[in-house]
Amino acid sequence: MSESPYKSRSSPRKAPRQARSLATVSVIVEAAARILEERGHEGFSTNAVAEKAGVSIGSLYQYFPRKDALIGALILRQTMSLIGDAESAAGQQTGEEALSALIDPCVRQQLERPALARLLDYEEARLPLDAETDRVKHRFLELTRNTLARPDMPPQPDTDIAARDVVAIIKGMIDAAGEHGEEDRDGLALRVRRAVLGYLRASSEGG
Amino acid sequence: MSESPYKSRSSPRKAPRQARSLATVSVIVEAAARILEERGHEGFSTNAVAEKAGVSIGSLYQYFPRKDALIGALILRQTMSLIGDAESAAGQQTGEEALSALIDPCVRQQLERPALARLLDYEEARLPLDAETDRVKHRFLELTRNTLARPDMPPQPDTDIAARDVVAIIKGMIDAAGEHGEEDRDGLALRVRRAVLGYLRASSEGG
Amino acid sequence: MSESPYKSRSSPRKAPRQARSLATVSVIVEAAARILEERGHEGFSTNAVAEKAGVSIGSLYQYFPRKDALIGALILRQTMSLIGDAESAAGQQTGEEALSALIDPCVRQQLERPALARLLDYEEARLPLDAETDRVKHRFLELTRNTLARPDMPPQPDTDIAARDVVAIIKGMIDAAGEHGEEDRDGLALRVRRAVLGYLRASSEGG
Amino acid sequence: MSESPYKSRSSPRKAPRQARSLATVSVIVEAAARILEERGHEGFSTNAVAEKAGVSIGSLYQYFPRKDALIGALILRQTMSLIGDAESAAGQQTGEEALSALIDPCVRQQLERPALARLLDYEEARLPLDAETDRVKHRFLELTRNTLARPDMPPQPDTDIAARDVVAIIKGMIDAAGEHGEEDRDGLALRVRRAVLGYLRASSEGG
DNA sequence: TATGAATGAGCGTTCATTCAT
DNA sequence: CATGAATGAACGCTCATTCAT
Repeated sequence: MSESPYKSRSSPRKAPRQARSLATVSVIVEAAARILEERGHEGFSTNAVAEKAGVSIGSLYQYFPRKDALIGALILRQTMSLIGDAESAAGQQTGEEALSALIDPCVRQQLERPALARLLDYEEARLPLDAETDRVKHRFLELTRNTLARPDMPPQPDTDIAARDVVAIIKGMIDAAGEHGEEDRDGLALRVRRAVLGYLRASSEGG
Repeated sequence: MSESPYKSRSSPRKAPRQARSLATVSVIVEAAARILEERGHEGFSTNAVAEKAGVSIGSLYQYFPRKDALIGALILRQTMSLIGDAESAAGQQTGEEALSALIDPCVRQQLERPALARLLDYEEARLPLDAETDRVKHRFLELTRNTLARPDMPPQPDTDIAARDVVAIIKGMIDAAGEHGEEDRDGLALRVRRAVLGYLRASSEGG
Repeated sequence: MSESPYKSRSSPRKAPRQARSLATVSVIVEAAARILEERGHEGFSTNAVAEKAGVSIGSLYQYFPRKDALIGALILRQTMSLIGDAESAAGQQTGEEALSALIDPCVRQQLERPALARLLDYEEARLPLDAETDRVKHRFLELTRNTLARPDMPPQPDTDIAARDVVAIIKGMIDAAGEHGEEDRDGLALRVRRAVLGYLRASSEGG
Repeated sequence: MSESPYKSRSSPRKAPRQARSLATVSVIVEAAARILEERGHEGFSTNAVAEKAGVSIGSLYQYFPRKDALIGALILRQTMSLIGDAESAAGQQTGEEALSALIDPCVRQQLERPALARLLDYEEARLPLDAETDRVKHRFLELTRNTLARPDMPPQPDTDIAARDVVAIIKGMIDAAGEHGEEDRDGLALRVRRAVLGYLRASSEGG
């Protein structure tokens, strides 16, 4: 019955074919980010985003078939940016350096746009994610697992659980820092490393 | 004709004076909790709450002058319930036992109604809180600080920061557990204890 | 999962409990009729109806949960008015008088508000009808069948088909009359009677 | 700078001069027919038609300056096809054969694409028609009048009224048949003939 | 006090139409 | 001629809130 195969609910409606379109998409996504930061979930309306982006509401809907698709694109953008940096973890010499390579991008992204990070966190839990976004998020977990499995890291009874806990600790700490308006990236990164390593050691000893 | 002094934006419009009123308020708050759990933020409307509570929308507005006041009351209820349990930390023999007395109620509340806990977390960040709620939340931080300051706990360079970090770690881990549908309270509580103690030790050593 | 049993798609959302409500419903339905007449299908918007009725758009939606429900109510109103008059067919002495008792109300209703009648005709075909409306419409067919089955009427090979054809002839002729702006009710009624009787005789002879 | 004379509102913007254009117009009109059949009035959008026709929306607007022009062209196409067949009525030997030559094409067209026929019927009443379409429609009435005026047909007191009534009867009966999903063309044609002849006889006798 | 009818700003979304490329 | 990105008026509809009863 359907005329065209369905795409995932949060993916753009059409692949932009012209340079102009690409620019428009980009402008809209950034406008969405700003509206979310400035007005929160309640003030996040498609009309507000279109206005801030300087495009008509019709244009917005040419690229994002539903309001949620906007958020989906934003999540994808942020997650990919995170992963782009975190990939360097794999190439680090020591386990601790690899851990830093995971933590530092999280800290950076959180402290750069704390309100945005927090709101997207909430949306990620609410929305059915893109296949693409899902893949990228799993990649982060995989990088974490690989890091924990290094020979110079405290051996874990269950790497999967440990990886999830580590991600949860990182997320919890940087979220709280963002809420408190913390700005000292190095200090925060240091404390997160301590928490993660402390957890790994304690978990390794079974204490 | 005289104006009564304004209360904080999220507090109930009137203090219920009669038993019947108290019961009504209670019913409404629980209805709000259920709507939030069952339909999420999007489905949370004052009309839906009133219907679920079995009162008219007019009555709801007698006790909660704004939609946000409903959420405020819900947050207060949950936070007070948490604190009620956590107060026992002060009376524990050892630091570790005190830590458990803080962590266990958090785990319990999260795993009992994970969806509710997560949504209220988001609201807490968004809403200007009650003076009362603020007080109760600070009390939890104080209990944490006191616990960290016990002589049998690893001494911290900055107790305030450590307390905030500990709370962040707890929150991050139980939130993630709630999202993953974890149900093993004891296992979760154990891992949270390890993370917190690991952090405290690492932080103490300055490592 | 669902909180309340679904009603038919075109039925009012709530049964009006107060006198005021009843009046409001009535006013809205008549406003819908007028908008349909004056602006046709294209100009028939819920906002236009609300404005013409002198109520807010919110009130309209309290009684009619969907745009289509408005049309459904209108169809029901017109059909019931028709049936109310046509019921007298059953009590007529002769078959021809009974036929007149069926045809005359159709002619009257069509020439009174020809544009409305035509548009509702179209809507009836498009919309899934109320159970109630369906019942009323079948009643008209039944009255027709009973009339054709009278002993002083030309006997038909298939009463069901004959009844449907008779209704189709009536509808076709009064629609055309409405479109042509015809105003002579008696002349039209006479011609419709001729057509119906002519058909019945020809069909009876098998000619 | 000189203004070209306006054409009727529903006529194509330009007369296609080349074979390719003609083919494009044809493809678009048929696409319009299919969209109308498959999705009804509500789903009938210019973008949908363009997509189904495999042309860009811009091209569609080159040939049809307004949405209504599309419908106008469709009506003209169907009406001309009808007339093409009905012209043979003039050459029939007997009046009854001539009547069949009028009725049969109507039955055929209705039962071939009943949904389309019904929707176009509605549009014909709504739209200001082409001069061309008007001419073709009057030709059908003229053919009918000529047939009724044949010496072997029952003489009518008013040929114009009789012709209009006959057309109305035909339309009413085939519309109803289309709605009921009737598929027996011969049976339907027979019943329509009976109705028309029955009417003519009754009208002739003044009964 | 309790009720629920009434309000209306504002939301998400569509689609006829234009025009730069 | 053809394309399709862009426009924006206008639609259907929701829901927080008020107030006459």
